[in-house]
Amino acid sequence: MDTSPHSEAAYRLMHNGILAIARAEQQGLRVDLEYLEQRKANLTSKINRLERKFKASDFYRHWEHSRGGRVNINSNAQLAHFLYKTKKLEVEKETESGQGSTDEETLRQLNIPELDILLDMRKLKKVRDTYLEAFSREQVKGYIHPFFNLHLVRTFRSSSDHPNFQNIPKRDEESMQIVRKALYPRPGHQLMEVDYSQLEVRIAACYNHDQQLIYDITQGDMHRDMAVQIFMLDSFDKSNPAHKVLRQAAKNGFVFPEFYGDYYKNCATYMACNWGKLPPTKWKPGQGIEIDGAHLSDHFIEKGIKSLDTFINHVKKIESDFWGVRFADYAAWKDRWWKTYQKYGYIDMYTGFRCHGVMGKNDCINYPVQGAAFHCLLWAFTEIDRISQEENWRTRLVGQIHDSMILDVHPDELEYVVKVVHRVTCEDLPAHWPWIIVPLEVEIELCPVDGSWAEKDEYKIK
DNA sequence: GGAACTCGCCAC
DNA sequence: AAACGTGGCGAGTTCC
Repeated sequence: MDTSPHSEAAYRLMHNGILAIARAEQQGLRVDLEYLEQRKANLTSKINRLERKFKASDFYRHWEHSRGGRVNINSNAQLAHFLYKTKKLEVEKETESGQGSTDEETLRQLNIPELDILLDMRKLKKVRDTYLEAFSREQVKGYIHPFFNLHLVRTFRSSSDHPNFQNIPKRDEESMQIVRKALYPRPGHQLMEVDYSQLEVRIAACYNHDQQLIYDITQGDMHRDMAVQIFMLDSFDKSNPAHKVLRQAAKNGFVFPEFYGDYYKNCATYMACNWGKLPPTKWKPGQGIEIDGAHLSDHFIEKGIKSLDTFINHVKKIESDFWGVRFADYAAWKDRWWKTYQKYGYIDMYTGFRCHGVMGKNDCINYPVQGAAFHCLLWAFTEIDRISQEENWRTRLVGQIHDSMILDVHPDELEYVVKVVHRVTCEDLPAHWPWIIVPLEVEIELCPVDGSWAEKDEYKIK
């Protein structure tokens, strides 16, 4: 696969975009050096404590004995050998190359308490070595200057490195807090993140013009609808925590994977086992997460779904309804797009980029959506950079994460900056590209003045 | 002693 | 028939 700017406008977007990004790279983000050193030391002592505890266990002694004393507890290859060859445990999951897996999910399922210690160590080491250590290594005079590459990604998204600013922990509360507490604005400033809501889904709708999808974006809630269908709910109560979990499961376990090209079997298994906490076999009463005073297995059994296999079958029917009825126009677009590629050997993005080379069907569907979505962000980023330069803002752009941008804001300029950012992202951009036929929205999060990036909070646009 | 590989895990 | 898209990076390991 090879993608290239195929029009003058596409070239200009890259040219102007790289200049705006270079300016953000030069600005950088402040890191708290004292915090970094303290936190790394603190994590090291926690890791050492866990290591001592692990090494005092019978499990470790057995492992050590089996290797004549030469154990590296960081080596998953050695661990896999010990678990699956020495102890002869059953391999539930294999890696790409056919080795027994030692990923978190697999180790948890083995129900060996010592492995939980190992997993706790893994998590702390990830935070210390991948994030905090990288910030220390890359900082110059207390500022990191992450790079944002426009020329490395197949889909013409961006990537980031030295350090990578686009994979900083967010979902895991503890990791998120530890890492983001290292990042600060300039003295007297505050960090702000402007995030396009559902950008890729909206751009997909611009390609396929599916009326149901457009309805869902503007007025509906497809994740709720799919949760009701998949989990056979009689009603949906958005204040019910269990219903919220099921909506999340439908969103991240079915809707998004289906949009990316996954299929019912993976989706069903992932939803039942990961979100529902059900075993991958026949289900008995009292299993799985709690829902409406009972357990998920009770609920499913009552509805006639008594095992993972029957659930997979159920999700199979939902998938054919999803693509055959609900999003039939979307599905027809996918077929047309694939046929076009097969006939001509390339496909064009709406932003003037051409994808050619060897592509599969999923690639033909995903690349133009992912690429054009990022181009929206890049256009807005470039425009905001231009305005900030012309008007001599003290506020500056400092980074970007595919569908969001990060600014280091001077509090006196906050309201004005929000106004300009909102206008550029939600009004100027759709005016610039007439193929954008759905409304665009942004969410804004703001940190306190002199507060760290861990203290982000929703900011209501006035 | 470095390049290239695997595995696991972080983000969108 | 096939079956999840895009990255970066650390640690271990293997190859040259």
